[in-house]
Amino acid sequence: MGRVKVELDYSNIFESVEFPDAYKVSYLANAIVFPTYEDVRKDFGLVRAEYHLLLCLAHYSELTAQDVARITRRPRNSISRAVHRMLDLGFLKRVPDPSDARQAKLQITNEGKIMHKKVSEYLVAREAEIFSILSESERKHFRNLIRKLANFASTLKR
Amino acid sequence: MGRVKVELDYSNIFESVEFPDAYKVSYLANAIVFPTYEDVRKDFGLVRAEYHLLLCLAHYSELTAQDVARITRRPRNSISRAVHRMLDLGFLKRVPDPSDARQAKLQITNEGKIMHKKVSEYLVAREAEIFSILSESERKHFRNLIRKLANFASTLKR
DNA sequence: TTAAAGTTGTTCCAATTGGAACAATAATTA
DNA sequence: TAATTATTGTTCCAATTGGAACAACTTTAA
Repeated sequence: MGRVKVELDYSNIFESVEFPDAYKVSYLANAIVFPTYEDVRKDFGLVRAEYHLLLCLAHYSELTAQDVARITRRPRNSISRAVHRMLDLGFLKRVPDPSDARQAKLQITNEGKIMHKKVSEYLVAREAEIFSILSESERKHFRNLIRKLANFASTLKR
Repeated sequence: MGRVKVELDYSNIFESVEFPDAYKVSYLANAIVFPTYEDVRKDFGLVRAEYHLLLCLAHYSELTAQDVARITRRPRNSISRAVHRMLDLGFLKRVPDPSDARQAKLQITNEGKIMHKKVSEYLVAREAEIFSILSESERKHFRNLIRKLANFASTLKR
């Protein structure tokens, strides 16, 4: 009569935790968001702040480093480091702002756009995979609700 | 006629990004989840893995370090480090497992429970603040949808 | 029964990270 | 106008982080 290994149900805590909504958002971050950044690094050689730069500048034609820091809520020094690397890699270009000598305007290059396309295709596929668990209507609802939360979060002081 | 500083609308990207759902989940993680871990560290002196240990053992009476790694999806070495610190702090106790000498069962102490109560009260308040933007019915829907996503994520290979 | 493969917890190490302080410049106030 | 305050981008540094390798032990396969 051998010992029996009991397999724990690891998802109990989703329901019993004191802050179930925040916990699950956090869980998704740990289970999906971070591993995704990790994959982008492994597969495309870009760390988080670097890809954030690419993403932002693929969607806004001209931004300062500070703008990107605000959009993504990352620290300025991380962005600063990333800017230099992205300039070296030829994914960004930088032009001084004649109206404010402290800052410089950043733009994405064609090479940067190509890289952005590759990475974002990967991320689109990944998104599709994860959200495949929801029906179309559920997904629409979810998008609506998460939009409210994200917009609200964007108003919180940094 | 002075120059005018145009304030960028930083939330455009929420709609224009190629993976809007995943992006907003990721944004919430960066805007809320991480700063929260940071606050817990500053206010309670516990790093992420340490609080995860406390949380897990407040909800399961006995777990191995490996269990906690799986529940939280954190690397084992982070948990291992955290275990030692939590033992030193008196928040956990550890008893060898006679049926498997490789592992040890962890339990939360009374002191650990007190600490957990303090931290989780803080997190409950934080959750309430963030989700206050949703109506009761919206929040119920959101909880339902995020549960599906979290449960699905928990089935993904690690 | 022996050998091979897998698991647990740990240490080590290299890399990333973000806070703090700083110089340069701009905006605000006196 | 002069002095103070704020902002931008940067460098430096200390701390956290997770991957890789490892020893001890258990399970599976031969």
